[in-house]
Order: sequence, then C-alpha cells, then structure tokens
Amino acid sequence: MNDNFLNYDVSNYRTPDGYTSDIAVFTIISTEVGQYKPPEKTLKIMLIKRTEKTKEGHSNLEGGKWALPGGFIKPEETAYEAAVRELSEETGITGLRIKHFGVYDQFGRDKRGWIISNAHYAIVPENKLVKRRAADDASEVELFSMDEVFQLDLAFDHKQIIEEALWFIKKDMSLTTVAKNFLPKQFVLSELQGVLLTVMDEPWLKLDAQFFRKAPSLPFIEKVVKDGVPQKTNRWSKNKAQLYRFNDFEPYVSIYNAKY
Amino acid sequence: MNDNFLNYDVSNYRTPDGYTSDIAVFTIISTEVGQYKPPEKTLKIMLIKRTEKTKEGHSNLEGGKWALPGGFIKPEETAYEAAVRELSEETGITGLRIKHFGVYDQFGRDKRGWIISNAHYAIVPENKLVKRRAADDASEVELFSMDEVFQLDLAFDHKQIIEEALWFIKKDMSLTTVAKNFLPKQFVLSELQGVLLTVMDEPWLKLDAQFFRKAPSLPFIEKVVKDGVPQKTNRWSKNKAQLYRFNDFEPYVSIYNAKY
DNA sequence: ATAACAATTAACGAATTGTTAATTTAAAAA
DNA sequence: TTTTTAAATTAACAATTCGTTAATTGTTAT
Repeated sequence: MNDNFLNYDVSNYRTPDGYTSDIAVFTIISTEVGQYKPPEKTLKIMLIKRTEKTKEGHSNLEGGKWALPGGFIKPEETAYEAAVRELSEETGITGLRIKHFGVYDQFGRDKRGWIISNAHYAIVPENKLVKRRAADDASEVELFSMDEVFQLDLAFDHKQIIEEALWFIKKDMSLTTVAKNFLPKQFVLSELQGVLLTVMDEPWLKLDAQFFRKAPSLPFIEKVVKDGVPQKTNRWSKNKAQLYRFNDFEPYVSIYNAKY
Repeated sequence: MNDNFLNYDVSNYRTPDGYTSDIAVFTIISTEVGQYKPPEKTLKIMLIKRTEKTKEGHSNLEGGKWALPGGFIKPEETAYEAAVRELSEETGITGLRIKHFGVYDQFGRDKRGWIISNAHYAIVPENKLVKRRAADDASEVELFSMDEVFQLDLAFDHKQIIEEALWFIKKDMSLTTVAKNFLPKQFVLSELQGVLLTVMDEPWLKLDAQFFRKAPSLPFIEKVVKDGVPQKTNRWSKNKAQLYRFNDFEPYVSIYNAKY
C-alpha cells in the first residue's frame, strides 16, 4: 500500500467502521413419517445465540438474541473467504457451496457504527450438521424452521437478511442444480421431489403422476447403472426404486422459450 | 453510534480504507443497416477516462486508463444509493434500473489500501444517453462494444468486474423482463428479437420462423390495441408490423419443467 | 404491372403434456 | 400360503405445443 496515495485521495472520505460477513446456513432435515414412506423434509436455518457478555466481561451488543453466524473480515481475506472460515470455525463444516447474495450497508443497522455486512448462504446436507458445535462468541447453536425463525427476536437486521436469503435459495433451487447439495450422491426421485417441495411450490411438482413421468428424462440427472444393471434401493419403499445421480449437465432456461 | 461499543468491540479489528460503488452502464445502440430493415443492435458499455491529475494537481492513481464510473460511498448512504447518485452526477441520467451484482474486496485490488467495491449495473435506453456528460473526475465518457472493451487497458480490476457484469446481464435478460429497459414503450417483435440477440444466442431466437410464431403468445407482452384496433407501425419495414408492450406479468421458470 | 421483401397465417407431422389406468414388487396382514 | 397394501413404474391417449415449410398479405421499388 502506498501512503502517498492514501494521503490525498482516500483520507478525504470517512471510512467504514467495520466489514463483516454473515452466513445463512440452510439444511433440510428429514423426519420419519412411517415405515416404507419417504420421510418428510423441512427446510431449517442454523442460528447462534449471542452471549450476554463478551469475553472481556462487557455486556454484548444484541446479546441473548439469535443471530446468523458471522464476524469481522480480516484485511487479508475477502468476504467470501471470511464466510468459509467462519462457517468452519463455528460449525466445523468445510467444503460446502457458499454463495454471496447481498450487501447490508444501511447506516444505523449496527449501533457500533458504519458497519457493512456481506451476506452469504450455505447449503449443508443434514448428515454434516451432526457434528456442529458452538464457537467462542456463540453460546448456543440451533436449527429453526422458517416458521419458527420469523417468530424470534433476531439480532441486528438479520430478519431481513434471512428473508432475502430464503428468496435467493428458492431462486437457486429453481434455476440451478443446488438441490444436489441437499441430497446424498445417489438418491431416489421421491427424495428429489421432497427436497424441491421444501422451497418450491409449483403444482406439477406435487402431482406425483406428472413429476414421476417427467423427472426420469431431466438432462441433469441420470440413472445409476452398474455393469449394465440399474441400481435400485428400497430405502423408502417396499418396491425397489431406481437410484439417480446428478451429472455435469448445466441446465439453461429462459423466459422466452419456457412453458406457461 | 455508541462509543462505548466501539471501544472494545470494533477497534480490535482493522477497518477498511474505503468503500466504493462502481456502475457498469449498458446500453444497446442501433445502427441503420438499410432502409426498411430493422437496425442492427449492439451492446455497449459506458466507461470514463480517468484524469492524469487530480483536482489538487497530484498524479491520479490509474490516471489515463478507462474505468467504470463510480466513487466513494458516503456513510449516510448505501452502496445502492451511491450508485444512483454517481450515475446521475456523471451522466445526468436518473430513474433507471440499477442492480447490485458483486463485491470486489480482494486486498491489493486498489493500491490506496483495503478498498471494498460494490458493483452495480444499469441499463439505459439508447436515447437517454445522448445527453451524457463527463463529470468532475472524468475527462472523457465513451461507449465501447464488448469486443472493444476487452482490448483496453482498464483501471483496477475493472476488466474482471465488466466480465462478471456481462454474465449477469445475460442471465437477467434470460430470466427477467429487463429487455424492456432497452426498448421503447411500444415495440415490434423484430426489435425485441434484436435486443435479445445482443446478449443471448439461443438458436431458436435466430430462427425467425420459430421466434415469430412463439413470441406473440408470450404472457408478459401484449399487443397494443386502441379502440379495438390493433396498433401497427411501419417503422422498420414496408409491411406494417404489430406493436407490442410489456405487461405486468412476472414470468417464473424452473429447470425442472423446462424444455431441453 | 410485377418483383422484392418483411410480416403474418396456415398447415402438418413430431414431440411433449396432463391425466387416468394398469402393472409390478415386496413387505405385512390374514 | 394367500391376500392386502402402497409405492414405483409403465401404458395409453387425447390435447397441446413444437419445429418446419409453405402460402398470403401489404407495401415499396423497378
């Protein structure tokens, strides 16, 4: 960095008091609804409870409220890298799809000053969340359904951030193959349908007859075949069902040639 | 703002040296290609040439290079508001669709220090750009085609920003009705096709037979009818063509019920 | 007149959709 | 063992939409 430049150019402007990264961690949890039935799936978000006191013993800003995991960004890292780091620090989870979706920079959103937050969302398969653990400045970690989360008194502007994260994840689910991040490598059509229905509510998805007729020919999934034998499972049903996996096909859609 | 909080919480962290907003202003210019022919349309981006010297007479960082319009954000405004303000200051244009699309916060991207930039793009109809003017810290304003812009030696990481802006605008054009921001209120199908082709290259769009058969039934456009009489124009052709306008329908598409 | 040409309509086989019904399969109940 | 049950899968079919080629219309230029 060149102090020469800093002197006359930057110092004319007030600089932000902080730069933070928040992460909305989504998962879909399955609840058994009966034997030989596909389990019911619900979208949940992971929040941490802010401690009442800081490590130094001062009363913590927005202490006691539920908040998105996150924290201050270090100058040598980007907001994205900070999101990856913090998610790992606070939950022990690595190697996930993390995506930036918004900037929250309204003055006054954080009493500590002019604090800019970059918001990200992450999608975690259920099984990875078992080993989650609370971090230094979080006393508790918990999963909330979308119904529950909007009842809570959330810290800062996190309610708004979560609403927008939800909107983004719905959009992503409709337009990309993110659904694969909620599913095991090999899955059955009813599992895919269950995941999609947690965030989308297109009528044809709910109609089994339509979904099961069309889904097998979706270009971005394929039947799992081993030595010419289609692989099946009876994980969720008496009758064995075909296993599918996502392939590398990147679907592209446009409103100009869609069906309405 | 509460100094009590600032003391122990924020000051533990280094804060950014600056917070800026950049805007990629896109327009589509029409060039006459012959009488009674729809004009050819080309996507262009507006850049400003950075002055060699600052107002104070110092040599300007990245002076002489082409750059995206933009500047430092004031604490009382959001990055989005700054984008609106700067676009108005630097081009005199207001009332446009401006959208945030990315954060550029890699340390070292700006020699002046740890400077975070929020990037936005704007879509300007050709006719609004006529009254564009250079602003205080810009000596020149010019439009470049996508081919031209990537030949230039651009300031900072603006090449990357423009590449990503282009990607976003393509996506937006496919999934939303932004195309309307490039078109007059009332337009003809070939104009719509021309606009779409500047950024999309789906084969069926190029095939007139397919485009002109399907387009009239797109749910988000409608024929302009006055007193029961369909309105037509011979702006671009000998034979009068039906005028269309966008309506309020918000198209929704998904990869799970698209055609492939 | 008539040739040219974009816009528009017509026509038609092929493919896809929405829907209902039938079949398969294996566990559970009788 | 036989029957029942429920999900997965296939079959069937009319209605719709698609991709394509051909014909028609309206206006200008020759």
